[in-house]
Amino acid sequence: MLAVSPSSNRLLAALSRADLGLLQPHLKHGPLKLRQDLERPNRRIDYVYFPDGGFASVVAVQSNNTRVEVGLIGYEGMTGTSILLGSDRTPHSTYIQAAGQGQRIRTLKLRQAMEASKSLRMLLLRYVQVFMVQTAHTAISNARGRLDARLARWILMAHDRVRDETLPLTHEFLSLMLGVRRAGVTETLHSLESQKLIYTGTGRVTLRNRKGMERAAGNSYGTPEAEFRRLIG
Amino acid sequence: MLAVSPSSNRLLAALSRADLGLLQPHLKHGPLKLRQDLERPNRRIDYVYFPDGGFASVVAVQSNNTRVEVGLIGYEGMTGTSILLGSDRTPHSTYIQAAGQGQRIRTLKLRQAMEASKSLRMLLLRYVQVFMVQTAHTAISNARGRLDARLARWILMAHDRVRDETLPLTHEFLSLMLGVRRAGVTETLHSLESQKLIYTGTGRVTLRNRKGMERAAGNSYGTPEAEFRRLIG
DNA sequence: GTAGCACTGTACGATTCCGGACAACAAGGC
DNA sequence: GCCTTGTTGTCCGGAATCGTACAGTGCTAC
Repeated sequence: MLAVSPSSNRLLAALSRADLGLLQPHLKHGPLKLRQDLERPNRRIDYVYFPDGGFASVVAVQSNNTRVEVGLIGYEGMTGTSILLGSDRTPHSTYIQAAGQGQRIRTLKLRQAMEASKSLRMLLLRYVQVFMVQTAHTAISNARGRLDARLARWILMAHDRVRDETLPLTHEFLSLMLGVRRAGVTETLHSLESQKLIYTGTGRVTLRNRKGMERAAGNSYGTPEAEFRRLIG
Repeated sequence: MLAVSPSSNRLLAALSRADLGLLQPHLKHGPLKLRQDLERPNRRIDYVYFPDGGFASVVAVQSNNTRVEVGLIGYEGMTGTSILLGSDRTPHSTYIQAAGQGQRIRTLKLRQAMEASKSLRMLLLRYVQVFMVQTAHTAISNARGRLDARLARWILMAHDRVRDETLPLTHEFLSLMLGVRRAGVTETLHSLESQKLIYTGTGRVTLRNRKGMERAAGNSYGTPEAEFRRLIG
């Protein structure tokens, strides 16, 4: 058994030594591969993941198979919020969008640890609050934001989690995430590039001017991030 | 002290006798007036409400004051999900959209009851899961749905909660909820009316053909409702 | 080094929705 | 019954985005 050690996942890092000790024996570190499914719609969730690099997308699925991303989870968070809320499944889909690594734990073990420690439970539930705010702001952004602002917001959120200027993304994937045309993404990326906010290349987007990007995102970026700082640290 | 009695709020009704007994002494029944603020952005939440008629809207607010509804709460649910998640406030705004009545409880008392009973806690958290799915589907609907589908979805959700064919709503309010032009709402309502799905009149919309309305909503309606049935009953 | 394939650039008309304006109408207060 | 005020009906040009199509480009596997 390894010694209790902090993780680069910010939720795990925010845990008290005792709470981390509850989880530690059941955490297993491993790779998170591109496109790996972490949760499938309406199927039992077996593992909960705490990424420490890369990120996963939570995608809402309509019955006609229309898909749109509703949330993004990286080293600041965890998958499996429905587990925390007492459901063993969710109608959403969650999969890795940018490869990385992370800890995982069996849902049963997580549930046991949450019962054993109120402080652990409260921390994780505060993250659920953060995630709800993120989803809500995705909703407002989808309703009112122009494509350039939505795209800027998405790139900023991805950048926060990948912690690298270069994001490995195709226009096709961006269009799926935002629920818009692929061609629209291409055009809008050109627009952002001509404003010197990003560089683009095949299968990648490189952030060049973060401040400018935040300006381009308008008011669509920031509230969930502030909520994270307030509630987690 | 009144005897423990069931409520027409479905969450309260789903509680065990013992759990209801924990809340009952602190619940106070009263009117929920049109436009009454139940939660203000980033202000301490003092009371949590269990409506048994009418409904409240949860509205996400951007820093530039752009607003869009992200959720709708009636007799099937409760306000104050952030309280359940260990936060005493939220960046969102919650207020009554259709007047009614409901129970309210001080947040402190609710917290104490949740600590005292795991089953109570779990039931309320399952409702949070339902609400998250609702918000996620608002996001997908905002991203991909045409206005007629979004409007149909909204009217169906309001109808579910008001349990009356006639909804007291102005076009102006609908436009605020959906984040679109008021004139766009007028035109789209006419379209739904010409399809004999609704009647309209000043300050009201009457549902005429519910099945047809569900068809008009396309795939945007139903998933959160199914999640409610699965998790609450 | 080249074939294949995924990705990107660009074009087109069509459609949806916007922003703004203004007139007509309905309902409640006096 | 009239007036006021909020609500609805309608219009305009214009912007954003769609759906679709196809050609060009650049990686990768052989």
